Amino acid sequence: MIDKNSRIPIYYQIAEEFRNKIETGQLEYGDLLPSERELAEAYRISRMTVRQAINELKLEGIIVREKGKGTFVARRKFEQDLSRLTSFSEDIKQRDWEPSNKLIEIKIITDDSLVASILNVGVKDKVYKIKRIRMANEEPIALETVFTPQKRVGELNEQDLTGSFYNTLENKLQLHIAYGEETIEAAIANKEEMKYLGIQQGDPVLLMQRTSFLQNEAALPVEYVKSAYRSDIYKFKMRLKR
Amino acid sequence: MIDKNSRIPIYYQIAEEFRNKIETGQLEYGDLLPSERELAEAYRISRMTVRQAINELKLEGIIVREKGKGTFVARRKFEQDLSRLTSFSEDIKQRDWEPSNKLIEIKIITDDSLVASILNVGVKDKVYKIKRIRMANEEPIALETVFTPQKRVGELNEQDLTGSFYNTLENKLQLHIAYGEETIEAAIANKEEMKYLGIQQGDPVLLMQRTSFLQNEAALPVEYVKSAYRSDIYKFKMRLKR
DNA sequence: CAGTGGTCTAGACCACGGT
DNA sequence: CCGTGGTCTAGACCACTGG
Repeated sequence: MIDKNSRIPIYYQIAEEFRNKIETGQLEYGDLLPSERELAEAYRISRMTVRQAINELKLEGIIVREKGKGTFVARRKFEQDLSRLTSFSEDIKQRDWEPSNKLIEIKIITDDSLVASILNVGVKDKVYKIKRIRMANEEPIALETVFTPQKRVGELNEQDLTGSFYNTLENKLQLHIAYGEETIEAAIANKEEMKYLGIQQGDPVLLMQRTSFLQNEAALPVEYVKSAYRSDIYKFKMRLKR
Repeated sequence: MIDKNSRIPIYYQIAEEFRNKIETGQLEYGDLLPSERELAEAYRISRMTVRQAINELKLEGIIVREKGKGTFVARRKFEQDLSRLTSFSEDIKQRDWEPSNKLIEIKIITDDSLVASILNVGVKDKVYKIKRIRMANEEPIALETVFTPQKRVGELNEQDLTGSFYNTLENKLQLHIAYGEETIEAAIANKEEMKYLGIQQGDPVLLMQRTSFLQNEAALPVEYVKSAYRSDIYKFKMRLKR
């Protein structure tokens, strides 16, 4: 069903409808979709708007178009086409685990010169510091601290931190991320990591640091994350193109 | 210049024109492009056609659009400097260090069922096992063990292992790698790693495992590598696209 | 041949950014 | 306020696939 008066664009509503149909199995691999002209008539919209919807799905790789033949549901993508920037929640879901979180601390800090310089803000600017335990199937996996500048994300509340922070940024705040820079190193767990992750003294952890940059002219950093992952039950995985 | 009667679509001709301008430096990072309406008038085409051209460039990541402001040349093409599969030697050179190696062992093994299954060969097939200390500026960085099936790489000698193994594969053996799958985890150094890397008992190391696949129809694995990296002087770094 | 997706037009209204 | 990109319309002609 389409709501033409919604603030959500029509093409997006239609794309979403087909995403759902494919996800729920109402449409299966190889199925033929209605033609553009049929869809335009059915939804009583212009054919160009239909094309915009269908084009989104094509770019996502979930449908395939063939001139003169029609539009078909594509085979399942071979494991997300290469290594891409993903949030913790997205990553965990890809592994078929169930992500959850426990908020430990959210506060506003200033005068942290390292964080300010990484985020490219003034040392007196307000920066959210958010500490969470990130879990998969109720098991603690990582202790994560996010720094994000208030002047770029506005007011945050606890509700915004119940799931994927990328999801909040991209959908609620309409801040789109272009890319991220990550480093991964190994260390021995400190006391805080031992406590929250339920591991022993001397156990190794993976330390990941990431800075994510916005999709705009200046490519400003919008988050700086430091995470410590339990190494006994978590590995970083990637598929890299040569 | 645009040829409206060409078989090449107008939007493609316009996109190509801007690609060239950016590549040749006529347009630089941050430059503002003409607005859609200006371009439509200049080329005497419809605004929707201009949008199609500009949208191609946006998808390629070479321009950035901002509502109410305009269209700008993006700071970099992410296509090239995304995280790519690199050999140890290539990686070290990128960091402006000088790679070198010390060969510890090269032999042919059989009947290792784990290695055989990863490399997709029979358990009786001959597999090279090559153990090397990999160094940067004469400092040991990693202890690396490569497994590679003889039937895919042919005869190897010590000369082939003085530098980048990827270089040997791709240039001498003309075997081209399509992609690799990597995992990274943390562990406490074992005795062999302590000895060769010059680190202490209880020190953490980064364990990287990689399988590299050939650029052919079957996408056969050509190498399986296990490496232990000193974590005090080495981090994994990547830039990932969202 | 009829139907498909690919391209293109000449308009329109909207939300947003900056003046 | 004006100019920007984002969305949308109701048409049109083309090249291609298949019967």
